[in-house]
Amino acid sequence: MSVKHPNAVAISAPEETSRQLLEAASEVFARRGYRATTVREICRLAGANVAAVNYHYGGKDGLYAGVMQYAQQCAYEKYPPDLGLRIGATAEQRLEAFVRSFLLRIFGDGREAWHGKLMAHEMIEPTRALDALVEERIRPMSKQLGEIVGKLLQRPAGDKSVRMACLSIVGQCLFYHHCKPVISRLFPDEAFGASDVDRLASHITRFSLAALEVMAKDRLPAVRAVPRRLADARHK
Amino acid sequence: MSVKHPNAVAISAPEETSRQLLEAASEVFARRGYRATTVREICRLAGANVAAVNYHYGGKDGLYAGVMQYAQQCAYEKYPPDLGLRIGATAEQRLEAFVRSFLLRIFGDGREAWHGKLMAHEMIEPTRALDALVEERIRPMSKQLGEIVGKLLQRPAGDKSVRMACLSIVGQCLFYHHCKPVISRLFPDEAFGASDVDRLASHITRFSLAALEVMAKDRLPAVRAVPRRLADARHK
DNA sequence: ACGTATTTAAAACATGTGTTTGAATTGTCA
DNA sequence: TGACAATTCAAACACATGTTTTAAATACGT
Repeated sequence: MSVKHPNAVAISAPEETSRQLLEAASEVFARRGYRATTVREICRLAGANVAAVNYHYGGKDGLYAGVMQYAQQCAYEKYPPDLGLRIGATAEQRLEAFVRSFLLRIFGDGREAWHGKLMAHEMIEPTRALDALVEERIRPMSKQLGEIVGKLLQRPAGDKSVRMACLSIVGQCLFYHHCKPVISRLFPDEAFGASDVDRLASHITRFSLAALEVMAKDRLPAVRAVPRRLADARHK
Repeated sequence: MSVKHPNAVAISAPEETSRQLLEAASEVFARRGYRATTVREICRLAGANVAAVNYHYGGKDGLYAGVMQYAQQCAYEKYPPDLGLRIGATAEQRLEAFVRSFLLRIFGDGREAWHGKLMAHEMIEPTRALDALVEERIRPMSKQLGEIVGKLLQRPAGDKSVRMACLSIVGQCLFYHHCKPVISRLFPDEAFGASDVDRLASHITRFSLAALEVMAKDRLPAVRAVPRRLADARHK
C-alpha cells in the first residue's frame, strides 16, 4: 500500500516510473496475457527495479487492473463507436461507422493494439476486470448496435432476431483479429492488419446489410430461407 | 527419449498410464492452455507419478503434441464436415451441414469440448502444432466451404469475394464459442452451449444465405449495397 | 524361478516466479 | 543546510515449475 505525494504542491516529473511502468506493462500484458507475463520483464522494459511494481501498484494484480482501465480508455477515446458520423446519418451509414470503429479499435497499431490483445486474452482467461468492462463499455455498445439493426430490420431493438443479427455482425468483426494465426497460415498473401480495416469494414457491412435486407422482408422468425428438405438432413 | 514395447507381441493393459496421462492432459491443456498447465496437475488427475510424463512422452512438449493430435482426431471423426448429408445434396444443404458440424465440433461436451478449447488457446498462443493442424485439417475444410460458397455465389471457388464470404461465415460460427465470457455476462439468460447448436446453425445459415443471395445477384465487386454517400463518412 | 527389460516412485535439482526487506538515494520544505 | 518523507535499489525469501536421478517394483520370456 503506497501513499503518493501526500502534501506535494507541484510535482516536477509526475509519477515518472509509475507511468513508464504502466506503459511497459500494457505492452507486455497485451502480448502475453496476465499469467504468462513476468513483472521482471515489465520492469526491464520500463527501466525500473523489480520492487517498483509492488511499491507503486501493490503487486502484479494492481498493475494489471491499472493497465486494463488505461488501455480501454485509450481505445474508446480514440475510436468511439459513432466515429466520423454526421447527425442525421442513415442506419446504413451508422452500421458501417460502427463496424469500422470496431475494427479500428481491435486492429490498432502500437498502443492502440493493446485493447484488442487484452480483450482476446480476457476471453480465454477471464479476470475480475472483465465484469466492469462489460458493463461500462460493451453493454452500451451492444445497445447502440441493437438500435441500428433494429431500425434496419424494422423490429424492436430487443427482439430476438435483432440480437442474433447483432451477434453475427460482431462475430465477423472479431474473427479477423482473433483467428489471425490460422488466417495468415491459410492465406499467407493476405495478413489482415490495421491497413485493411477499410476493406474489411466495407465487406462486413455489405455482407450484413444484404442479410438484413432479406431478413427484413421475411417477417417469419421460423426457418424460411433454408429449403424445407433440409429439416431431415440432421445428424444421426 | 523412450522406446516403448520394442518387441512385444500382446500387451495386457495397453499403455495404461500412458493413456490415462493423455486423457488427463487433454482435459487440463484444454482448460488452461499449454503454458498455464502444470505437469503436476496432469499427473495428479491421472493418478501417476510426476516423472511419468517425461518417461512416456519425453516431456511436457511431447505430451502436448500427443494431446493435440488425439483431440483433433476425436473431434473430426465424430463430426466430419459433411455430417448427415446424402449424396446429391443442394449447396444450401451442404452449407447448413458445414455450419452445424463446425458448431458441434467447437461446442462438444466432455471430451468433445477439448478441440474447441485447445484451438482457442492456440489462437492466443500459437504452438508448432498449429502449422500441421492448418494443413491437415483446416485447409481441406476451407476448400470444402469454398466450393459450397462458390456455387452459391456462382463464382470460382478461388474468387476473392468467395473467400471473404467464407470468412464471414466461419467468423459467425466461432464467435459464440470464443466470446462466451462476454456473451454470458451481456445476456445471462442465454448461455450458448452444445444444446443450442441447432438454433445457432439455423440462424447462421439463414443469415449467410440471405447475404449470399443478394451478393450473387450483384456482380460488381465494388461497393454497391452501401449508399454512395457513405464514402465520405470515413474517419478523419 | 531366474534374469532382463520395462515401468513406477520418491527425492532432489536447477531455474524462474511474485513479493519482501532494509539500506541507500533522492526530493522537498523549514 | 538539515530533517523527513518519498522513492529506488540490490539482495534475499518462499514457493512453484519442468526435468533428472536413482532405486525399487513389476512384467515377461526362458
